[in-house]
Amino acid sequence: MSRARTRPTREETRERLLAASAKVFAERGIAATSIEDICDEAGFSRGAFYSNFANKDDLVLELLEEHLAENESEIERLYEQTESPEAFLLAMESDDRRRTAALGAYNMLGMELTLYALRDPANRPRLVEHQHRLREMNREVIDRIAEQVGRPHPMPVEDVVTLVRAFDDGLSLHSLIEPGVYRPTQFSETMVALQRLWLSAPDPDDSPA
Amino acid sequence: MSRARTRPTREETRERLLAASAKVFAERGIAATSIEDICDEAGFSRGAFYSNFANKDDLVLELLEEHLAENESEIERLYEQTESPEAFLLAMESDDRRRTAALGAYNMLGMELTLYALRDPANRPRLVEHQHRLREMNREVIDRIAEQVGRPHPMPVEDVVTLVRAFDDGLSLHSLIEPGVYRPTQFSETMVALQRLWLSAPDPDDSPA
DNA sequence: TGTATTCAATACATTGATGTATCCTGATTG
DNA sequence: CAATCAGGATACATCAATGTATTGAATACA
Repeated sequence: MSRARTRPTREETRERLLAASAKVFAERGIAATSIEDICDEAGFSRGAFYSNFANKDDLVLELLEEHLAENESEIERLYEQTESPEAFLLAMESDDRRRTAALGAYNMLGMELTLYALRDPANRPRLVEHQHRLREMNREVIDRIAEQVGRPHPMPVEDVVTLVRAFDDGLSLHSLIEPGVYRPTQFSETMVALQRLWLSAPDPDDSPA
Repeated sequence: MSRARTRPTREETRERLLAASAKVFAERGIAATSIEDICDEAGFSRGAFYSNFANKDDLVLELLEEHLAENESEIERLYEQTESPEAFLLAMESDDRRRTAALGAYNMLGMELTLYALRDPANRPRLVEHQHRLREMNREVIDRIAEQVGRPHPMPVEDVVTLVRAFDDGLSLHSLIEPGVYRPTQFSETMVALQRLWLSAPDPDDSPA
């Protein structure tokens, strides 16, 4: 039997370094953050860092992967609750609330990572893949709703997906610029309003040829 | 009478430094760019830089102001052509085309400057002011169209403004991630589609109490 | 309990960026 | 044309960050 550990596990060190980097990256920006900044925040020396990562790029790469994967699985989990449109909107609202609750830090980190990956030829493909996955999930939901209400979309589905995704990310960005200005439920409410508008419009199939 | 200048004017030097910084900032990011990078791109020594700017922050501040002002005046000019909805959409389309033509560099710079100003307490207010101006211009156009078609909006005007602005910026971001995927006219076309949807819906004022 | 190992801390060498002080050259003016 | 001035180039001192080599302590194991 061993005495209680006085030193953190290797995995724990990694995790703490990653978490610390997420925090300071969001605060100061990735490029403006030195390795020592990360270590200070995590309470380690640079020795610990270089024992766990090759360099800053290496850590950022891992943080990016972690961030995208987490984001995808969250949205996937959210979009699974789509047996009824009501359940879906409810889930989406709670997601909205989370978005605001976690402060801007999460979104800020996302932006930083995006811009960072954008100019790194190695990471760019992963970023594009992420977009495709989000689009696909969104498309599924939209199609499902269209089926349920038995109504075609007023514009090409791909355009609807683009609208929703861009609005989502754009709203995140604007929330960073002016925190507290937008309602926590602004995204879902706007989506509902658009859906209502769509449903209230006359069904083009009803019009005679 | 003086011989042809062999040395650039002071103003010219400033301009070239600013232009060079815009280019390399878009390429490599603001924080990752050294003053020397800017000077190399502009074809000057660091001496020229420090003779014109106090430091990098100073230059970024000026570049930010230039960028926001240019952006505002462009959109203002665009939104003035709103005698008829057709003229407006036409103008918007040409604006869309410009957006794509100028490559991603302009949008990339915009993102960089935004994130940069976001964490600078001194510049943040200017960024917020910019948002308000854009919102106001957008609101005017939307109101005008509502008047012309004599129809109230299906949701609060502020929400419509938020939708349009967020979609606009979100689409810019996505165009950075996947250049060439979206149509140059995607923004205006989507706006038109939404407007059509709105007009095709039954007027709530027509329904009896 | 003693020994080997693992992993973080420390020390150090190197590099790159910043800002300032000085110099040099092209422009301006009497 | 001489003298002065303006402004960009060069040289230098300082500082910060990186990465590596070495050390030391905690853990695992015989």
